[in-house]
Amino acid sequence: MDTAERTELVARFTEEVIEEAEIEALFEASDEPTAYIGYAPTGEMHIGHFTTMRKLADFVEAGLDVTVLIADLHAHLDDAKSPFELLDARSQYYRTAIEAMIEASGADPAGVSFVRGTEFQLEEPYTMDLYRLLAETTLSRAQRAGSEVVRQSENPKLGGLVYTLMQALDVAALDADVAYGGIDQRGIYMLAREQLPKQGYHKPTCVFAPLLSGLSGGKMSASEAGSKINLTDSDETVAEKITGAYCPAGEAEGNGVLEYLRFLVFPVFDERGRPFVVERPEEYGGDLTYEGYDALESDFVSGELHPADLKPAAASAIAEVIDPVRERLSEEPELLASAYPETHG
RNA sequence: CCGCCCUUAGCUCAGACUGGUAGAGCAGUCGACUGUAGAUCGACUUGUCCCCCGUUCAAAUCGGGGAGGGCGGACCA
Repeated sequence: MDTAERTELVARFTEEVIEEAEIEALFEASDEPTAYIGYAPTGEMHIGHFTTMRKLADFVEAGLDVTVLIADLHAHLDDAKSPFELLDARSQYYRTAIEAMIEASGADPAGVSFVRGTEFQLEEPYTMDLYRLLAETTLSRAQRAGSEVVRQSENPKLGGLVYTLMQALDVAALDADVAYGGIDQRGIYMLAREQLPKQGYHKPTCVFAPLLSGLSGGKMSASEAGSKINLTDSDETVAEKITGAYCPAGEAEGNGVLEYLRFLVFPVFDERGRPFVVERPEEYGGDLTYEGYDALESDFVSGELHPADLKPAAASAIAEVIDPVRERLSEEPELLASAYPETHG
C-alpha cells in the first residue's frame, strides 16, 4: 500500500482530518506511526461508539500502531460520572466491549494496545507536565476546549477543567502521532496542538469521527433510550427502535438510520464482502440490492427507496453487525453486572 | 467558624406567607392521519412533596433537629 492509499484509508468516513498532509508526512517519515483514542469508562457503550471504533480497523490496516486509552481517572473527573469504586469494573467492561467491536469490524484486537489512565497519569513526568499546563492555561481557555466533552452544569467542578488538560497531555504521554476521537473532542485536541509544542512535544495530527444523529431526531442522547441502539439490544429491540426512528422520506440530513448504514453497516458488510439487501413487496417494485452506500442514498433521496421498506432491512443489518459484540458481552454477564450494579446487578 | 438561600413527576419548575394528603410545561405511553418515523390533532400515565420528630381533627405548607447542594462573610500571625 502506498502513502496515498494509506492516507485515504485513515481519512475515509471521518468528519475532519487536521491536517491530511500531516498524515501523508507521517507515513513518509515512519513505517508505523502511532495513533490513540481515549475513552472515559462512564455509561454503557452504544452504537455510536461502535461507528467510531470501527475505524480502528482502517487504522490497523493502514499500518498505524493503535493504542486505546481507558481513561479511568477521567471517568471520575467528569462530574464523578463513575464513582471511584466502579472504575476497575467499568474499565474491564470497556476493554472487552471495545475489543469485541474491533473484532466485529474485521480487525484483530490483539494488534491494538490497551492502557489505563491510572497506569501513567499518577507518575511524575506526567503530573509535572500537568502542573505546568495548569499554571499556563486560563479558566476560560480550558472551559472552551472541553465544553463539548465535559458535562456542563450549573455548578461545574474543577475536575472538568483538569480533565481537559489531562486529555491534551495524554496525547504526548502516549507518544501518539495521531489523536483520534469524535468531532466533539476537537476543542481539546486543538488545545493540545497549541500547548504541547510549548512543552517540548510534537504537535499531534487529529482525526475526528462524525457524531451520528439520534434515532428520535437531533443529537443522540445518552439519557434517551429510544434515541440510540445499545450493544446489548436484542434483534427485536433493534427492530423496535429502528421502526420508531425519525426517518423522513427523501431526506438524508440528520437521518440516523441512513447514518448508521453509511458509517457502520456498509463498511462492515464491505469488509465481509456482503451486499445490503432490501426486501420489498412486488407492489412497490421488488427487492433491491446495494453494494455501496452512495447508491442507496441516491435511491432514498429520489424517493425510489421508501423508509418503510428500508427500516426492516436496516434493522436486521444493524442487528447482524452488533450481534457478535452482544454475544461476547453475554458470555461474561458479570462484566456488565459489576460495572453497572444498578441496572445490570 | 458565622450567616443566608435551595431540595415537589424522568426534566424545568408552580403551590408554602393565608394548613384540608399536589399542579403546569416538556418528556413518555396509546389511538387518528400519513405505505415508516416526525409534525398535527385526541386521550392517558407518572409522585417516599429530601429525612426524622413535634403542633394539629388535618402538614408539601407551621415549629424543632438532621442530610445534601449553593451563596456570602469572617479569619489571614
